[in-house]
Amino acid sequence: MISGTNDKIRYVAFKLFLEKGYEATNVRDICKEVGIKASSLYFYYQSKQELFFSIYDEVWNDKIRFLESIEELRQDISPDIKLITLFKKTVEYCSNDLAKQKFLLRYHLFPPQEIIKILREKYKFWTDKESGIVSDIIQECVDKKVLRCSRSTTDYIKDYIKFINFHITEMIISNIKISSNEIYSLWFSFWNSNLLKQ
Amino acid sequence: MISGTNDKIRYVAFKLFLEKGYEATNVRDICKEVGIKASSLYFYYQSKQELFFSIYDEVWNDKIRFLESIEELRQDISPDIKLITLFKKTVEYCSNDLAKQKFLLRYHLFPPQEIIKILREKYKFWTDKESGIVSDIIQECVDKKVLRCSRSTTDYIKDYIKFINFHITEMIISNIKISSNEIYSLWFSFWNSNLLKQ
DNA sequence: GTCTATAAGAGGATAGAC
DNA sequence: GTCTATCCTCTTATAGAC
Repeated sequence: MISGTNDKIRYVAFKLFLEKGYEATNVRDICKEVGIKASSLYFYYQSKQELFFSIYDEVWNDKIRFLESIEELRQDISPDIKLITLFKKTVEYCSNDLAKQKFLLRYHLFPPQEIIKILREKYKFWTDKESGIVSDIIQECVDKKVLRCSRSTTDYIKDYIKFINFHITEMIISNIKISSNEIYSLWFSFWNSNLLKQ
Repeated sequence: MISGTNDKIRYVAFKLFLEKGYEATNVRDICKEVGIKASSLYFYYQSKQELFFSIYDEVWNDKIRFLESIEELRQDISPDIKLITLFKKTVEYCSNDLAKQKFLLRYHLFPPQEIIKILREKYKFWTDKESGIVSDIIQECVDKKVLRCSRSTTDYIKDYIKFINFHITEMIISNIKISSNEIYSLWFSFWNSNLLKQ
């Protein structure tokens, strides 16, 4: 899977950006682990910052493409089933690669001042995409009166995304994966108390 | 409240260590905001590292001293009331100074490699103190058969602390304070489903 | 593509004057 | 206590050889 200098650079850089953080990770350390001299990295990337954002975008892109590729969401099934499917698949996806989610959490919670502006733009770009996916299903729920529209569609979307992120964060921090059984019990508790309440 | 050079140094350093992180915060920046030259800081602290740990310990010490000072925990009342009181008071304390809790979360989740060893020791020292406080009450619950001892005391302690930290983390990340009403509903849901389950 | 060499600057920390 | 001056190291990034 990891072949070629560029792949190695990206692999090592991701690891160090996650563990040590952007500022504390230096080009020499990355290159030392890759097995090249620091100057060689500049053949692949114009700067440390470009390398970072290339990785940051890839992590987000992988996640969004996964969400968009969930077949159930395009099938003609009840939209509330779509909501729980999206929750289940998201938790499973994140469980399989907690490091990537921890990476996203790190740079969301503690953005380096040096790159904070671009980071916020990119964060908005990607979370907007995420919202779009959720938005379509929630809208379907409202249209088909599965959700009774006592609250605004926007509120439903926010609550749903907050619910998912909350449990992903829990997994990252406690480093314990949520089991399939738990997914359903968490979902029904959320569905009953938050989405259906008047 | 903030008078004297040392207080100013600690105030500014805390702010920058929280926002920019340990590595990205440099002595010159701290001193510039304080209004002194970098060399003057070394009159108060031997190193940047010493300054950091002095602040880190103070944040923890304030929290532990607050927990130890809760009167209800020393009174002769039912131990399950003590548990909910400790939860309520902790949430209130953290609500009043989310920045300090975010500081602790930052260095727990993403410890700088340069100081990781000392950080882990100190973290263990302070969380052991925290466990001690909880431990006393849980033991009282088990002794008085308020908790039915279907699980080990250690498990009860872990679950209780995890429960509290989970909600503090939620407040930090969502930046929304938990209301008094919510505290009780969260508590009873936790009490019934986690502590009393067989 | 990868190297050596090096520029240009930022960082932690110290010496010693006042 | 606070300053100026300075040391030494680390860092990003570039120039140009191979």
